[in-house]
Amino acid sequence: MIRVVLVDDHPVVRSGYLRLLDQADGITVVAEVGDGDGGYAAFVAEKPDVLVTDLAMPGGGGLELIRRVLLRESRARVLVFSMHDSPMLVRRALEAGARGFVTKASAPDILVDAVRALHAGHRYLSPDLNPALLRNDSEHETQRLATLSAREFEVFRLLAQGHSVTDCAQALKLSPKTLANHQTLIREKLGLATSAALVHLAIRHGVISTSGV
Amino acid sequence: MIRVVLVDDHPVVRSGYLRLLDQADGITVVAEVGDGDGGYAAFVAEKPDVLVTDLAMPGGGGLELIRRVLLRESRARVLVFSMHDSPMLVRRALEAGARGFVTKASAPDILVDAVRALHAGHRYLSPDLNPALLRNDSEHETQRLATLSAREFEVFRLLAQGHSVTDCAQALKLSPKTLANHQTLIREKLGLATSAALVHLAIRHGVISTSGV
DNA sequence: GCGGCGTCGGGAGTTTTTCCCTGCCGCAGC
DNA sequence: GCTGCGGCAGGGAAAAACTCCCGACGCCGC
Repeated sequence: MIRVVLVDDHPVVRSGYLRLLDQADGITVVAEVGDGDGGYAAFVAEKPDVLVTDLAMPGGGGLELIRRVLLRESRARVLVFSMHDSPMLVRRALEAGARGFVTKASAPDILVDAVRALHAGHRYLSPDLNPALLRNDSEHETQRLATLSAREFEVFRLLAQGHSVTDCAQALKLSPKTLANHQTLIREKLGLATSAALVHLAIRHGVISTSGV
Repeated sequence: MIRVVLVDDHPVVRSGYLRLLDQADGITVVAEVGDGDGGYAAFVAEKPDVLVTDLAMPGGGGLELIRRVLLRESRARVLVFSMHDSPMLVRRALEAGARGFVTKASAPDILVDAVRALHAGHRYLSPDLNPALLRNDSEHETQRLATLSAREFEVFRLLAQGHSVTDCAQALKLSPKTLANHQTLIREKLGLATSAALVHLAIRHGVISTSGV
């Protein structure tokens, strides 16, 4: 049984696709709430396999909900079920960590399919959305990685391995100042906020090995 | 005759200590290669008594080579001959299964001594390295992890996932100040210099999943 | 009640990072 | 040759982050 939590601020709409999901084979809705805060609480309480949420909502809004949920459980599967479908909205939802995006204009089965897909660990976009939006992530990262110069890449690797700025500077025989400057540029090029995120990216792309140095 | 395979991505450097080893009594170099993949192939083909390898290399990197070699032949004797000597690097190499670690800053005889020591079944560290590194610290890490309070552990997890200090603070509804203080304490308790190292430790201990975030 | 401990945060001082700007190559094109 | 461009190395000042020290509160066990 795939356990699902529904978040949508429109009770009528919500109860509509609640039934749709609940009647589908292997899916059970364990909670339904009407705002972001409630959605977070329900997520914490129920630990569902999939969280289905609208974006436009009181109590923080859908994007905020997605972020909070992922902060708590980074492997959470969040499916956005939204009326709107602007590419920008979709991208932002995916960037926030949603694994799927289905428009309310879709055929009913689509939602069911999407829930199953997410549960199986896949990503899912409504057929009416541009699949390129999904790709963006990892491929884009590769592109960005490619914009690093040789020197920058070397610094990147060392930093990702866990060495301190001063250590790297010594290793490369550079001023710590220079290394700090490189680091800033690298993070900017890769669009990373923290050096921890840098490590994750490095691992994802095999720049360092998992148990890595 | 102690049969040795050399792996180092710098041909000049490699040929330098190739001669050094080859001219030593009772030692013969049966293969020399420039990357991890080649090193593995050479190991398989030659079954040397001792494998001497650098760490920073194309084709998987030295640690990867060590693991692969040990996977194939768990009794293999691997001696790391590296430019760098950070305790963390040494520890990783030893954890990966290396039996010895010699820095390139060492006197020439040191390398020869090390090869002989490994062949005789001993372990060997450059005299300029802290011998304490030889004992296995992995368990020690677990102990230290246990000294984190519940709150600290939560912060640790979030930081390891790559979230910024301010993000974590918001997620936990704390002042950024408090979080920064926690972070400092955590790093102190775990003996970590950088947040990148924190990520590695978290991954090693399964606190976060590799593909996470 | 009292001391210890975990948690939360303020303040001051220090370190690190950022931002901007300079100088030094090497290289391509006119 | 000159010039422009881009990568690389670092200085200086300002901003941000961190460290260290401290006090406050609640909770528990003695």
